[in-house]
Amino acid sequence: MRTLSKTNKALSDNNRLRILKILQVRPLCVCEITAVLQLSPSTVSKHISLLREANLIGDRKEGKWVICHLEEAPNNHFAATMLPLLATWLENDQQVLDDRSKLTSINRLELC
Amino acid sequence: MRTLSKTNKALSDNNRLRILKILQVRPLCVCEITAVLQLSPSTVSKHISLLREANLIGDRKEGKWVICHLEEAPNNHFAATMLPLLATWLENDQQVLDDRSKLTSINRLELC
DNA sequence: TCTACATTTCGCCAAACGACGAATCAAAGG
DNA sequence: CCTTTGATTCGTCGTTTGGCGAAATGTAGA
Repeated sequence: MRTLSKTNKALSDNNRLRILKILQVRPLCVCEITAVLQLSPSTVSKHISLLREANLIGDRKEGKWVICHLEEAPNNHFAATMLPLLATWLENDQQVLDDRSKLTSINRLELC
Repeated sequence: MRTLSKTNKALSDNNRLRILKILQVRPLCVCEITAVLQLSPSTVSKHISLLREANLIGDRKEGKWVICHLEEAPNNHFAATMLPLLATWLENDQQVLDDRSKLTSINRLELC
């Protein structure tokens, strides 16, 4: 039960949902996510570690960057169910559209 | 997006999950729910109104009782997806089993 | 009308949350 | 080795949450 409530808590914050919805486009480093959300790096980092603990995202280190990606095979069975649902949800949400359009004009190399 | 985060927030608390899982057995009045959860009536009432706002439960008045039941056709599309999932989840959770067994020895007429 | 009882609302408290900036850690490149 | 830069951790602040008890509300029945 704690696992389920934890998963849902991770999905209960707007900014974390925004992160998941832009990660749907492509894997992103923390500073790209920060640039889209317009929050402080420390705040974004916190959100990311929460999403990671809920098994919703994973990350790999590439040089000095940490590249986050949606978890494709979560250990956590609730996360495994929710991720495909989330992929179909909010596709026409204005905030999601805005974030994604901002994403097209951003790239890791010139940004960071 | 706010609707989704609100739905998930409603599902992010253990005691609210417990309420939903016992309502799966049968509709219950607030005092029956209170008796199972062992929380104060005011606390339970708050949880219930939150679940109601998220369109996860409905209620009808019967005399002096308020009978709560799982919402069978939620307006909210996220709730409509989550309720059937929740029905299959946590079926073997110890807390859920305990709550449900407590439920068998409770009835509205002698309790309230 | 008065009483009893189920439920809700209100006011309060402690704990958790989401945000920030400053300090720290880690990896690349001079 | 030192600097730069991406990311995380830490300390703080204001808000929200989840809990309670007391008071208010509503309904049934005496």
